[in-house]
Amino acid sequence: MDDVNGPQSGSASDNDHDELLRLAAPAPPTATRADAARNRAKILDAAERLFAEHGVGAVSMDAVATAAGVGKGTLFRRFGDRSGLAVAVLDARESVLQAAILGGPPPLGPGAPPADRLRAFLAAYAEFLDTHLDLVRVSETASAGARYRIGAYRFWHRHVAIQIRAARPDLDHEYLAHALLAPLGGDLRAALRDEYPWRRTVDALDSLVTALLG
Amino acid sequence: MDDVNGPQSGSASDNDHDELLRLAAPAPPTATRADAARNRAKILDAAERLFAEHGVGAVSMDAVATAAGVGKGTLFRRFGDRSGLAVAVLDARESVLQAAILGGPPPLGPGAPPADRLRAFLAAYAEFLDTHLDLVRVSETASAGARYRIGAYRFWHRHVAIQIRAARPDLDHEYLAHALLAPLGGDLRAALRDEYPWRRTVDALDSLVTALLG
DNA sequence: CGGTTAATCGGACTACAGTCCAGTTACGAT
DNA sequence: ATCGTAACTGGACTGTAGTCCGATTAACCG
Repeated sequence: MDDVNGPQSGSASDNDHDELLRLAAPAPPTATRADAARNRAKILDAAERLFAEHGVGAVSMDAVATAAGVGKGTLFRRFGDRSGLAVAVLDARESVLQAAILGGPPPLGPGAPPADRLRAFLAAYAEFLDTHLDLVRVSETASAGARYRIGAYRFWHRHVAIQIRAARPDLDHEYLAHALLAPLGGDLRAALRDEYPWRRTVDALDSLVTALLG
Repeated sequence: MDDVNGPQSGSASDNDHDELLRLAAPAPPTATRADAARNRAKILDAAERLFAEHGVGAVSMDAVATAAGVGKGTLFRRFGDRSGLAVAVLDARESVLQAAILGGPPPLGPGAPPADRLRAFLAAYAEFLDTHLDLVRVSETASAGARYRIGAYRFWHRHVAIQIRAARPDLDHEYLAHALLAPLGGDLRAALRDEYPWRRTVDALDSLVTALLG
C-alpha cells in the first residue's frame, strides 16, 4: 500500500502525480465493435441534446433510446443505469477541471502550497457543481453509493487527500478527504443552494481548510 | 432573525435550548379521525415488522399496505412517499438521542464545553447511523433533498451550529454545521462503512472538530 | 470470400412508486 | 337523533427504470 510516511521527497510527489493521472485516464479502449462505438456516441449525443432541451429530470431513458435510434437494451447494456449515463455525459466536462489540476497554473495546478491548492480546488469544484447540479445529482443516484466508486470521485478524493497529507501528515487524510468532499454532494448542495450562494459556501469551506491545514 | 452576535448570556443559552425543544416536539396532534390514527399505527407496525424480517430494500410499498390491511392510497396519503414512511419509522428511535442531547448527562447533554459536546454528538450520531443505515438511506432518498427539510435533520443541524457558535462566533456556524453533518450522510457512510469502521470515522471527525474548535 | 463464433441489438416484459377519484365514513351542527 | 359535509379510504391506473432472450451482425480465420 502507498504508505503514509515518506515525507515530501521529489519522487513521492511524482508518484502522487502519476496516480492522479491514472485515475484521470479513460479506460483503455478494449477492442470495441464498430457499431457499438457508433451507438455509444449516438446515445451520448442524444442524451446531451435532450438534457439541454427539456432538463435532466424530464428525460426518460426510453426517450434517450428513441432519440438515439437505439433499443432500450442497448442503452442499459452500455451504461448500466440512469446514473451511469449521467456519469458518461459529465465525463468530458470533468476532464477540463482534472487537466487544470494536473497541469494548469497554480494555485489550482501544481506549485502552490497545499492549503492554497485545496482551497482553489474546492472553489472550482463548487462552481462545477453549481453548473451541472442536475446531472451530478442523477449521477449520484444509485443503488449502492455508486458515486464513490467511479473514477471522477476517486480523482477528487485522491487530490484532496494528497494535499491534506502534505500539510498535516499526522491526520487521517484518507477519511478527511471524504469529509471535505461530502459538503459538495449533489443533494446537500441542491437543498442549500438558495440559502448559501457560491460565495458563502466557498468562504465557509475556506475557513474549514484554514482551521485544518493552517 | 436570531442574530449571530449576543455572546453566551444565560438567556441566549435558554433560547437555544427552547429552539431545540421546538424542533424535537412532534407536530401538535391536529384532531385526527379515529380510524385514521388506527390505520397510521397499523401501517407503522407492519412496516417495522416487514423491514426487520426482509430488509428495508426488499419491502415494496404494496407489501406494506397489504400487510397493514390498508389500501395503497391510504399509505401514500398519510406518509407522502417511501422516504416519508422511513422517516416516521425512524422517528421514535431518533427521539432517544434527542432527549439525551436536551437533558441527558454531559458531554452529550448540557454542561460540557462545546467542542466536547460536539464530539460526543458526532460519535453518538455515527452509531445511530450505523444501526439504522438502510432506513436512513431510504429516508434521504427524495425528489428534492427532503432530508434537509424534515425536523430530525434540522434538530441535528441546530445543535451542531449552536456548539460551533459557542466556541467560534467568528465562523459561519450555520454552513459549517451542514458541512460537519455531511460526512454522516447515508450514502457516503454506506460506501465507506467497510473501509472505515466506526472508530476510525469518529477519530477522524474528532480531529476535524479539534482543528475547528480547538 | 464464405463459415463460425461470440458479442451486440432491440423490443416485449416485469415490478414498483406514485396518482386519481368515486364511494364511504366519522364528526359537528341543528 | 338526523343531516350535511369534509376528510378519509382503497384499488384501479399510469409512467418509468431496469431485465431478458431470440434475432442479428461484426470480427476473425482458413
